[in-house]
Amino acid sequence: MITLAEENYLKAILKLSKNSEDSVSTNAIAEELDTKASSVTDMIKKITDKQLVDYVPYRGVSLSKSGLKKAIEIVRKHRLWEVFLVTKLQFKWDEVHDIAEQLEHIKSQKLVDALDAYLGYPQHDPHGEPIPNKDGQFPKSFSKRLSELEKGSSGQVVGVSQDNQSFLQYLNSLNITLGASISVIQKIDFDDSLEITINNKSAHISNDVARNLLIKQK
Amino acid sequence: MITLAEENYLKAILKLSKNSEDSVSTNAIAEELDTKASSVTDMIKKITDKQLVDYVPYRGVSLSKSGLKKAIEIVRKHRLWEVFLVTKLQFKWDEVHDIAEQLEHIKSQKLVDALDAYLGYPQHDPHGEPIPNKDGQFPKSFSKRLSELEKGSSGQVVGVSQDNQSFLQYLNSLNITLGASISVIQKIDFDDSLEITINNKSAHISNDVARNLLIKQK
DNA sequence: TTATAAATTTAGACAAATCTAAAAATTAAA
DNA sequence: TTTAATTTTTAGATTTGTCTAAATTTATAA
Ligand SMILES: [Mn+2]
Ligand SMILES: [Mn+2]
Ligand SMILES: [Mn+2]
Ligand SMILES: [Mn+2]
Repeated sequence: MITLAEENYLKAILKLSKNSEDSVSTNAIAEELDTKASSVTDMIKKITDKQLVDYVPYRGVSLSKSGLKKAIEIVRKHRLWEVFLVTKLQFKWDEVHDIAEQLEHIKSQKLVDALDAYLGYPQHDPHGEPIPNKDGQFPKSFSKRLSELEKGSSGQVVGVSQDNQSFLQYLNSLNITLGASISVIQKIDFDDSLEITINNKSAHISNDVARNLLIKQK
Repeated sequence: MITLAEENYLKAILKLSKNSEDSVSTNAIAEELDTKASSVTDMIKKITDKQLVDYVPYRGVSLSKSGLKKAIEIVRKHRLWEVFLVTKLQFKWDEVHDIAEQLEHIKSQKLVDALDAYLGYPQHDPHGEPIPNKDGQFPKSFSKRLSELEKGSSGQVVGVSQDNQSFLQYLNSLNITLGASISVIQKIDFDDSLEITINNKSAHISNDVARNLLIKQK
């Protein structure tokens, strides 16, 4: 049996590893889960024993095949529940993440499948984040990070790569929603911040924000 | 903060106390939760410290006002989720209890309220069990236990007072569903079992089963 | 009313998950 | 290539929830 805490570690490791190959540092996991490095080391040993990760002391961890599968399942559940909350229960996109953090740990394969069907097999959650299918495959995406666009180019917001409440509420205050049109007016070298227009209204955003906005160009 | 284990103890105590006054024995709780009496004593001390129950050593526990409120909230969540699973996700009535045991611990008042509204403020769960409203009030019921009916009397099944899978699957095998018509043909004194008809087909059931079937007489 | 049985609590231990402080290993700097 | 800084691991504790075995209290029976 895999515990709730173990599931959260697997999810954190998946989030932190771009390529499922490369290994993740103890400190990075500690920061992601808001815990101490020593706690991370303890837990890594446990999930190593369960063969959920590969671990080389002082060198970091990476997900094993079964660990990756498990982590993707949790992400799938998290995002399906977010869709449920928004499309069926009328929650706002900035209200669903914390509840999904709880719901993602409910154990029932039949429930996940039934929920998926009930929602119409959605490919993206309310934040434009991709939902892996039953086999763990993510839908292909053709988006770029806003921070990577050239000056003068433009497109539509199709997703965010972070869905915590404070970030989403900041986006709300800028009227940045899924589907909004954004153009890059100016790139400031000094701090990599951007002058942009959102549906033709101008604004200035930090690189930190731009990095987490996914844009699809026409 | 109230933990998941504490919630389960409160729920068990509520279930075991007919009148919210009378106190529940350590052994009864241990049996209900499939744990040891010594574990129960340990936990009782913890929830006593949190003023969720009143406890007299060797004499048993009863729910305090706040403990009762909390216990009813959990029952409310459990039964609302059961309704969701059956009416929206097409689960059978014998498949929902175990999943609801998990879902009842999800913490979000807004979620419970939204779910309640989404389901149309149901008063009974898929097993005919009453769902307390937001204020903790249970809907009035006019049913009797089948075991209390006289020979010759009859009525319709409006609920069960137990919803574990094995019991419900046994009812399925007898074609006892909500709405089924039942008549008492004979009461056997020896073991209090009953000869009955279910939609005019005869069957023999134990007192243990009859006690958990709720009947509404015409 | 005393002895026996049953129920309950206490004592001591353990696994899970976490922490702080200290030691060890790795990386970066001089 | 040493030394210093950073990262990571280990040692030792703590909290929660559970267990077994033993002691205590209450209930029952002779
Ligand atoms: Mn989320
Ligand atoms: Mn999301
Ligand atoms: Mn149930
Ligand atoms: Mn039920």
